[in-house]
Amino acid sequence: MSAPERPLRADARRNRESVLDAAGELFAQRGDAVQMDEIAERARLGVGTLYRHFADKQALLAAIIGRRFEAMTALARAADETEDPWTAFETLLHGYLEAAQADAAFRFALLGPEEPRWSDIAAEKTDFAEITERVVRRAADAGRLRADFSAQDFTLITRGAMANMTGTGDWRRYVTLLLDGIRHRPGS
Amino acid sequence: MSAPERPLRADARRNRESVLDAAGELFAQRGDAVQMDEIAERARLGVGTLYRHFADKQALLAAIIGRRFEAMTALARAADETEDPWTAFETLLHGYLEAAQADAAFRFALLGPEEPRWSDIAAEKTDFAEITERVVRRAADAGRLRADFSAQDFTLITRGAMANMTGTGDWRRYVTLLLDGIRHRPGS
DNA sequence: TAGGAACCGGAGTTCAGGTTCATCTTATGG
DNA sequence: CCATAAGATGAACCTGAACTCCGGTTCCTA
Repeated sequence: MSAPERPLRADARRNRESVLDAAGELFAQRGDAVQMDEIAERARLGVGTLYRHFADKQALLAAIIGRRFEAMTALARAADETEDPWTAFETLLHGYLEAAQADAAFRFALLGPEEPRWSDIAAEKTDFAEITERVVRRAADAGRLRADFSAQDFTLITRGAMANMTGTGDWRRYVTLLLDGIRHRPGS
Repeated sequence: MSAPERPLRADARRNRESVLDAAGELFAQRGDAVQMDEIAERARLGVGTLYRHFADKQALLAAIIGRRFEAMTALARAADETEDPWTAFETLLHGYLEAAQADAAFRFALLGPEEPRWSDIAAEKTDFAEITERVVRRAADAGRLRADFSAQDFTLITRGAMANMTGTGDWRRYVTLLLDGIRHRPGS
């Protein structure tokens, strides 16, 4: 399958890192609206160098989003290690949203019309889905989440929150509403 | 201020309508990704004619979104005429979302990063905000919505639902979760 | 029903931004 | 320390899509 794969030359490895760092920061701030030239400039490299390491803009973006999904997976794994099921769920939910808040590229990717491409890529490379599934199930089984709550519902509410991160909306308030429900119940 | 404003020539008026219809339909399907040439073709007109009636693509899009906001306002007004406060609220919420579901341009506009430009335009030209405010307040005062529910919360949940209309998410399920809350309450 | 203002059409222009490639530079193994 | 393959560079190129422009057409009024 794969060729002998001689390791990258030292400068190449360094430059690759620079590109990833620069792109990560810029994409996080402004999504895919950033231009390749900007990334090159911030990385103090020529555009050509970006293209030596990544086939095109999409590939670079994919690398960045992949990174984020890895971080999310670590987060989920950590949450899953919490013993209390509800705390585990809340930790995951808040950690996920906090991270999403800091990363516009991630949000746009998951909210944009090209989904579900990204989730599929994430599923191939990480266990995020499985771990989330487990965390959700634990909370539901423990009777702390409505019994029919599923991992898909996690995606649903997560998308909703992210949609309220651009502009003036207060997404924390939104999460509160979701957790409690907006309809008044005389009992309880 | 305004010039004598001779009325449009018959063909011009007709063509303007064609443009609006074509653009409305295409924008609704695919958001602002549609090209001016496509709109012209569907309207059976030259591109030049589009530009005679609308300064640029943004202006055309604004006209379309304005139309939608007018429809939304009519909807809100109708809901406000329902006597039961909860029914009024539900009618507005579902009507709004059903309409949003059918109009990608509207969704993208409200979810995109250029918000709150659109809401401001809407506020200038329609009473949507005021009427919604009233409907929400009525439901809250009647004790059918959590007491601290505000018109901003309407925007919040509405955005969340629209974010789940692209792709595979089931936004009706999402609304259910919001209305009921996802946390299990032993009491009630 | 003629004159002319208003309007239309769509090939061509412009421009922004992604991508290439001929040439120069540098790391590395011997 | 050299030879050389790997890597870097950025001006030039290409593409696609918004927009312009002017010769031809149509409506309207007197």
